[in-house]
Amino acid sequence: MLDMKYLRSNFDEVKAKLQNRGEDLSDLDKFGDLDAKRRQLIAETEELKAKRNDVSKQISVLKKEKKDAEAMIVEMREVGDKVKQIDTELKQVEEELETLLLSIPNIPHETTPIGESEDDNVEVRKWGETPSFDFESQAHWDLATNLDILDFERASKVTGSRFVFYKGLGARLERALINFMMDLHAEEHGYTEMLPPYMVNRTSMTGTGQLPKFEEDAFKVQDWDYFLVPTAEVPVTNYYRDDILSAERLPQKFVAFSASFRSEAGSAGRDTRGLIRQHQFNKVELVQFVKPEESYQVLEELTGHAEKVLQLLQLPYRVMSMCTGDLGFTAAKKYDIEVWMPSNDTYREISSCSNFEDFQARRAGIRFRREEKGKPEFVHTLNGSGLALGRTVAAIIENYQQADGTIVVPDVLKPYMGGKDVIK
RNA sequence: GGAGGAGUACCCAAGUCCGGCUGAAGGGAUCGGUCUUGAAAACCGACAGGGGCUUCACGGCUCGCGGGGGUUCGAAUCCCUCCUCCUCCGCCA
Repeated sequence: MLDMKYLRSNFDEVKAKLQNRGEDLSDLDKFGDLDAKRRQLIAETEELKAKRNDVSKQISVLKKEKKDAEAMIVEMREVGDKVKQIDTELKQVEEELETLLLSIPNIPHETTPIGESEDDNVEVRKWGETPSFDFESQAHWDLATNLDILDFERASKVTGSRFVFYKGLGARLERALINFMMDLHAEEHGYTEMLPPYMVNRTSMTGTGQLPKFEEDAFKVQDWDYFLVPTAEVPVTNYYRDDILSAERLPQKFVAFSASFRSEAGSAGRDTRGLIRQHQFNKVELVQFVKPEESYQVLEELTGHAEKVLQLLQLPYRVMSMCTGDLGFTAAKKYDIEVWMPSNDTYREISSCSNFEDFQARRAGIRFRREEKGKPEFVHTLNGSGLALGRTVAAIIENYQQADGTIVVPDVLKPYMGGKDVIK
């Protein structure tokens, strides 16, 4: 959510910046009228309330002295009716304004490249050497099915498409990765571990920006106003919803493991095979709450923390800076980390690291105080996958495959795999 | 699922039956001071915060006693509703 006062006094500038996102902004022009109407109604109702408060006090005195106050009571009755009428109108205007503000995306940062689509994303850096196989390489779903470590077919029977069973050393590999990543971020990068709820309420989903605009992307729980989390970002960021943190507690850094559930509405037919696009996948997520002046430095660090995972796993990747047209609703700046995926002969997104500035903090009411008596300010929130587990498993299977269809276990994972060095 | 109880400011806690100088007593904590070589103790003083509107500013006004509604000239106090927590019973990983 944008700052209303900022929007009011910098309307044209904001609109110009939002236009780079290529979204429909026709509603934005309603802001001026709604904002003016709101302030006018507030002035009217508060003036009447001040009068009512004042006269009610006089009535109290008269009553105590056993004097007649009937005329005043009658007059205040009318004032009360008027107040009620204006408040109703005000509430309606405020709801409209709220709806409007919740539907406006974040303002892109000045360093976010301007562009229309993913083709305009900018490569920031590249790491590692892409493997060249002296045999016919296979896709991870074929390798894994042959090794009987992933079972897509039975998952379709048991649940439906875009679900999977991990089995045997496949399950072990996923679990090894979870522990490896959690340990790395908790012990080396200074994050506090967290295991969040897998369902959240509507307020939380609105706080981080999944709602109200993108309800169709989420799984809704029948008969409850709860949603399956699309990412641990939602519960973990909302952990501090409506809180005021003291400055010395910042930054707050959390690494959370959770499953992530996505309806993938609108992706029908894309990545139908393998682990790339599932309705449910595991993810280790990094979340930070920081002072505004630090957030861009922290974005670089946090991205580095995610990259470190790939470096230790010896998986080739590149880092892309998302352009304004591919930024997502909530981010001001976003890096995608893309891992080399041999079956696609290209890099595929495995992590997304974003600085939301105060966009989520304002929606969710997450603030901090620089000094004990200081005015609360909004924190900046950031998060990034560190990493998405399913895609990491896919990348390991494909990049570490051997001619005989077995998979070499990356060195750093061996201790987590009970010393096994090959999946066969 | 059944039966009770409770949510008041950073914490504890009065007030709620009988609506009006309670925009919230009293403790504790915290901060400042006196005393002391220093500290503790004691004593003195400060201590609702937050949102909103308005103002160049000082300030003014408004909302606010778990959330939301209602009754009333006026509600922490009465009514409705939701949420959360606690106790007992049942069920259960």
